[in-house]
Amino acid sequence: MSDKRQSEREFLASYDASQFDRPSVAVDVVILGAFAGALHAILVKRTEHPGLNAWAVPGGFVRMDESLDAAAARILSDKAGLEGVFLEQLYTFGAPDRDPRTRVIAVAYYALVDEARFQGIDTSDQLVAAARLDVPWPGETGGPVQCVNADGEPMPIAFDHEDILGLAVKRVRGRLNYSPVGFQLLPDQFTLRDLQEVHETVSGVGVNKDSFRRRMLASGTLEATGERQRDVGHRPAELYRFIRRSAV
Amino acid sequence: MSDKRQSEREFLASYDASQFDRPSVAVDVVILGAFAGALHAILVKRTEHPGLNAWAVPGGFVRMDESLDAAAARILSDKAGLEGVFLEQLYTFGAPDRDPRTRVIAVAYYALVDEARFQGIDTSDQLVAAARLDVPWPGETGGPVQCVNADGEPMPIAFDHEDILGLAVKRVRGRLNYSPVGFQLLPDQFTLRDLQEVHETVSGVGVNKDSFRRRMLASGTLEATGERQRDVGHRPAELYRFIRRSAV
DNA sequence: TGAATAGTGTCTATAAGACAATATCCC
DNA sequence: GGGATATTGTCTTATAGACACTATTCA
Repeated sequence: MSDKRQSEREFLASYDASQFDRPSVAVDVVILGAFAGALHAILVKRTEHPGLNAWAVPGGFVRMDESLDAAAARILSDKAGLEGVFLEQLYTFGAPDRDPRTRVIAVAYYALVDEARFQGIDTSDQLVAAARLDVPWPGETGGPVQCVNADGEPMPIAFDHEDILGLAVKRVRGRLNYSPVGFQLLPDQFTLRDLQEVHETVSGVGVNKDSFRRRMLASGTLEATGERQRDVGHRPAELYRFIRRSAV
Repeated sequence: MSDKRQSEREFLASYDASQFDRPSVAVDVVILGAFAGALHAILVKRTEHPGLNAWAVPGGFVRMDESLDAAAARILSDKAGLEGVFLEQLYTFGAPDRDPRTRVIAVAYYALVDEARFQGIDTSDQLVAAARLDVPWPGETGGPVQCVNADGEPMPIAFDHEDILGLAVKRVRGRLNYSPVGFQLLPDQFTLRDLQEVHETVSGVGVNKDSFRRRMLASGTLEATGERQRDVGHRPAELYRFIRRSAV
């Protein structure tokens, strides 16, 4: 044991950082959009073993000098070209055999983006694709989710990424109840119906229209812009904007 | 790039697991109890630099062949002698400079135990102590919490562990609203008043007694045992028990 | 004018807060 | 009996769901 009276400086200089085996640490980012009646996620095709040709959540190894949040933001930018979107840590997956190569601990994040940004992600090289999520459980039960491509065909998922996607869905559903998460999935201006559709898409169940309107308007997080929809073939709805809660 | 046509077996055999620098991964476990009108946590005294003589959340490095959950259970058993208690992952802390020795990513867990088990933890060697948590923010605002010892004196906290403790408090407060978390902090049998006191201790605010009783009895998670308190100096209250929800 | 959806008003059912009255134990 | 808390019942208020009705736009 070291001499307790030595200074902290001396101790740090003599510390042997390599004395333990260390796992690899990866950061995976679930990029979620809510539109067309379903949740969607961005997946990347694996071009290497293990799981060659299966689809995975975008990720990468954390660098020694960057925080986990910074690693997630870097992956979001590099793999999807997204900046400044909602990004939050989800869960850390650490089963010893989740990656057959070596011990990899994955810190999962999830990002929420509006439809325009989601659809704007470059998928032209066939190695990045949007997947529609098929959630086989109600409410916040939890569990893996299935992914289908634009043609409705199931997509094979690599590693434990079905579980990561499932947990992201569970988390977003949970946040709906007490947090203005819907705004992250919408553009700056939106109608109350847009907001309701996002809530229904995320939760998977329909809500009462009148009650939803009242609740949202009473929440104090919405602000009418004074503008209205255009060219909609029916009475145009008022456009609203999210107010950042200044007082917490 | 590797030849995509090689088999997965061949690829795994040739994979070089040591090609990247890897951070150390630790698991820290916040052990929480709710009694005497405050939340309490178990802390251990640091006997090494950095943070010599400061107090830290019990933790240890994850082994290469154990899951994160297993590492947390091992730490809970080794440091506090606790088995079979509620244990859940909290958050992963990964700031590059959170430990001055080397890059250490900490996967934080929190455990909830009833008062008898909490008080039963061996603190006789002066290296383990119970801390009363002083939460300086309302509701689920979040932020660091202060720790005071049995004599009411502030305890210096090592690393970013004030933040870990603060996040554990925030998480437990959040779970109160939609999850039977109070039961984890109580023994098998308890009165409605016991349950109310735990809720008030965790949340930091008083609740309406009548409404609380009705809500709990209507929740379907409580079962009357038919037994009553003994030797209490007033009308004894009925004892209840938690029913595990069989149907989800 | 008609189709379609936006937005308002009202009634009812449910849950929460407040408060009073009664019950039951130990001393 | 007195002190203390448990338990029940009722009234009031706030919110959610249901439904009817009016408003506004484009084709």
